[in-house]
Amino acid sequence: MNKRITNVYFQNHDAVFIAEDLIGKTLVRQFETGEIIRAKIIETEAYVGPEDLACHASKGKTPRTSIMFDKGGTVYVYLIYGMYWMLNFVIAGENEPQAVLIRGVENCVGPGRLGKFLELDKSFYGEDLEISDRIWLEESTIDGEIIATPRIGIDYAGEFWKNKPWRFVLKV
DNA sequence: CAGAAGATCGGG
DNA sequence: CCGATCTTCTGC
Repeated sequence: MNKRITNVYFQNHDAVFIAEDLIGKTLVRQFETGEIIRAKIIETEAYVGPEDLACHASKGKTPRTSIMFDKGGTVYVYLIYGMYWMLNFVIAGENEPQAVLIRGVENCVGPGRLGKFLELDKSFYGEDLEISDRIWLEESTIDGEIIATPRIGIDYAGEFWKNKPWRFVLKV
């Protein structure tokens, strides 16, 4: 029970596979108070490397994106619109900068709201999902059909990348 | 160094 | 539809 997902899982697959596969798995957050929240993931998006113009890694390796160029299994967080911390997991191997954005869990839909719900901040940048005592993932399943749609809020990436069906949602 | 825009959200 | 709010990147 409560089997923790190890970094091999994140490193040995690509972001599109992981994004779909994470639907139904359990996101765990332990606060400093000791309180633990467990919620199943119901919405994700895949960002697939340097050539994907919607992926931050397409701008090259910068202080902000460097974690994506390391091996998968870590947390990539960044502040958007000056107020929302977006939760991503780094996928694939070294110099394969891919990531999965967690857009929603049961009882909390929307990436900005999720970051607030989980009380994320920049100290989570690079957090190791295999050993962290603050955030990790556990095996679980959920009933329902998974549907794929284009990703949200990436008009700047151009038609080709914008239309890729790399957003996965649990159909209720 | 100034300016613009962003993987969003909530209010009017 | 628009403002909040600030980091990051770009261009001069």
